[in-house]
This record gives sequence, C-alpha cells and structure tokens, in this order.
Amino acid sequence: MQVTVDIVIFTIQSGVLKVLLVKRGAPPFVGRFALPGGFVHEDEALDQAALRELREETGVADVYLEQLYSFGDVGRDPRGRVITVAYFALISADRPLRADTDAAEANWLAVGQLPTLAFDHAKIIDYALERLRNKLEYTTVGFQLLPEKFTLTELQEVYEAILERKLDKRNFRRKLSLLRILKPLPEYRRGGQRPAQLYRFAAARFEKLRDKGILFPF
Amino acid sequence: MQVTVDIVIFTIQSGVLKVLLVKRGAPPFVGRFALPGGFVHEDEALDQAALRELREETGVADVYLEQLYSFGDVGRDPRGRVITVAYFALISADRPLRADTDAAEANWLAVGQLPTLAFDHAKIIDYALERLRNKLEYTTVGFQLLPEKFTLTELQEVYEAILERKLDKRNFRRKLSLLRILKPLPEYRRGGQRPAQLYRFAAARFEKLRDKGILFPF
DNA sequence: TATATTAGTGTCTGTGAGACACTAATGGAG
DNA sequence: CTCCATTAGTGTCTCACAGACACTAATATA
Repeated sequence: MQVTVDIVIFTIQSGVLKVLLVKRGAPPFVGRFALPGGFVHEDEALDQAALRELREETGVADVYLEQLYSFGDVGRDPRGRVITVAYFALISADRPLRADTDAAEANWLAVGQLPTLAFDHAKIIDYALERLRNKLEYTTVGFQLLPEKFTLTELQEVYEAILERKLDKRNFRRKLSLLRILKPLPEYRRGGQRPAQLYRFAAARFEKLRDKGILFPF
Repeated sequence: MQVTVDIVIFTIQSGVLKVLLVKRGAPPFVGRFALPGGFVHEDEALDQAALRELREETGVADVYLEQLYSFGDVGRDPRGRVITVAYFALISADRPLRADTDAAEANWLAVGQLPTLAFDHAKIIDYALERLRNKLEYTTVGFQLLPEKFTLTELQEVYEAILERKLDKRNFRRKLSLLRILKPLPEYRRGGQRPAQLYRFAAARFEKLRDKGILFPF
C-alpha cells in the first residue's frame, strides 16, 4: 500500500481566494491540474513529508500547515492502492514562489472557478475550504494570508474573500479591538486616498487569550 | 509502507467516560493495553476498515464513527513503518459488547486512569478526547452515548462526565428547551424518587437547525 | 406519616453580536 | 488652489443568550 501527502495551499490575490495547483505531465490524468504532493518516504514522518513537498513545490518554508484528513477510497488512484494524507497550508500573497522546475508548472487558480481536477482532488479542496472557513471563525489563521504588516481593511478583505460575504466595518473593528491581538505600528500605508494605519499580529497576546479559552469570534 | 486503522471507542458507564482497550497477546508490547484496530485491506476504503474492525472487536455496527487524525511518526511501531488512521466512535452504555474471542480481551477503562499503553496510543486517546470535548460544544454527539430514551438528568451527566465540570441544571434545561431537539415521551423513568420524564432525540429537527447554521451550544 | 431524595421550574444581570451613518484625510481633476 | 471622489476611521442602541441563583413537586422508604 502506498501513502502520499497532498497539500492544499491557499493564498489571497487581489481579494480572491486561490489554491495552488500543478499541471500533470505524466499519466494518469495528463494535462489535468492536481494538488502538489508526493509519496511519503520510508524515513520521514507525515508532517515532514508535507513540509518537504511544500518546499519542493513552492520554495517556501515556515508557513502555516496542518493535517486535514486522510482519503483512502479504493479507486481513487488508477495506478493502484494509494492512500493520501491531505494537508492544508496558508501563505501570504507577498511571498513569491520559487521559479524552478517544479514550480514552473504551478498555478494559482481561484477556488470558485476550478476546472476538472485529477484524482479526488476536487473533494479534498472542498474539504479544505470547509475547514478554512470554520477555522477562520475561532482561530487566527486569517493572519497567515497577509504579510507581516497590514491594514484593517486588508484583513477584513481576507475574511470577506474566504467567507464569501460582506462584513460590517465597525463591528469587525470593534471585535478586533476588544481582542487586543493587533499591535498598531507608527506607519501608514499611503498610495490610496486617506492613509491607513498598519498593524501587526501580536501572537503572544493571542496565546494568552487562547489559554484562557477565549477564541476568535467571526 | 503499511497502513492500519485504530479506533478510540468511548462510552459512559455510571457517569464515567471510558475507552475500549484490548490487552495485547503478541509482541510488540505484550501485555500492554492498546486501541482496537488492524491493517487496512487492499480492497477496502479507510472508513470500511474502521467499521470492520469495530464490528470484529465489539460486535456492534451502526454507531457514531468519524475519522480523527493520521499518525505517522517514523518510530511509532517497532516492527517497521506503519501509518495509522485513527477513528473515534461513540456507543451507548446499554449496548452489550459481543463476547467472542476478540472481545474477550476487551476492557472498558476510565480515561482518567489509564495505564501505560502500547505504541503512541496514549497520544491518540488524548487527541480523541480533545475532539470529543470540542464536538460536544457544537454538535449533538452527546446523544450517541445514551440509549434511545433518556432523562434530562442522564443527558446532563453525560456532558458533565466528558467536560469534567458541573453544569447548572436550570441553564442546561433552558438551552435544550430553546433548541427544540428533544421530544418528550409519555413515559417516565421510575425507580428513583420522583419519576423523571423520558425524552428521545429528534434528529430531524436538529438537521433543520444545522442547515440554518444554528449549532449546539454547550 | 415524616423524611430523604431526585425532578422540575423562572428571573435578573452582564456581555457580546449585529444593524446602522457620519466625519477625516488624502489624491487627483479641473 | 479648490472641489470632489475615495478610502479610513469612529459610537450607540437593541436584542439574544450565558451564567448565577433557590425553591416546590413527586415519589420511596423508614
């Protein structure tokens, strides 16, 4: 029996939630898009395999990565019995992908308009999306999709892109303010109209809140 | 690479949360308790393997079963590389286990007082317990641990056993009443002091609420 | 029949969610 | 330079739900 890891890597580009897919160059499903992934080596843990694949396919390390679910239906891979452990990852849009051989075939596709995918990867992405939406409502994963410094409007746009609904600006900001997990910076983003204050995520504060059982309510 | 399924089966006996464990008769870890489980066959899906093992070890089918997490550290099985897909299951205390060869070695142990377990099974149980506590707060899994007919006090005891804290009787009942997911039966449980009304879970009503995004708040 | 035990019920208070509209600061067009 | 368009930023009210809290009702048993 063979075991693979597949990684659903999300990012947000100009307000649209996108997922990283690679075009297959070998059978089965030649020419179809598939999730980045590969076989788990004999001497590496599942998490390590996922991190390795992520590095190989995108050139990035140090991203948010968590195990999603394992898919093991009998006919899911025409080559034989392959069980896959799916992971999901979030990376911020400001991090460029490495442009080497692997990444050359990698593309960001909007989750709302995916073509027919290889294997059962459409199902895996659906599952990842559901998990992402749930996590957004009680954790701080949203910050993983933004660069270190961001404006409140940018953060709100991340939430709106993923949840697919508009949020009220004042309520959004009030809740954030009560949580006290953002640190305002003495810098502003200029170039639009009125300059917007930049913030960064104060992870330490969040840890304290989480230890007390206070989560992230959106 | 070999793939197994392991199942964390919970039940509640006299107000104590217990987990089903089997005493190992063969190396490695002879004599230690381990989770019921076994290898995934070439021609069966992961879920089917979990259901089969559950049936083989307990004789029960038709229970709440969901995939938990996959554990694949390199050294977790001294015999070689074995990845396990863990499941967790809930069965009601009124269902007797089948007393055949497999089940002969099966024991219900209180989760609070477990001995040293085989493999990484202590970690798996910890993870299952955490999932169970979380699920209890936004789903109806609690009913799975009770027989079809139950009293409100019995239901509250299930919650208290799992969450390890006392709940307020009036608040507990008020919340349940607002959810309207319990159907009172024209029957009473006698034998204690004042007879207690019996209820059953009205699953259909719950489905409607869940579709509207209303979850189970405890 | 008196007592112990478990079942069953209502109110008040605080907190947080959601609906809602205007002022402030800047860039660009004229 | 002034006006206008655009985006940033701010406070209040109402409603629903969570949690704290104490007594009465029905039965079994001594």
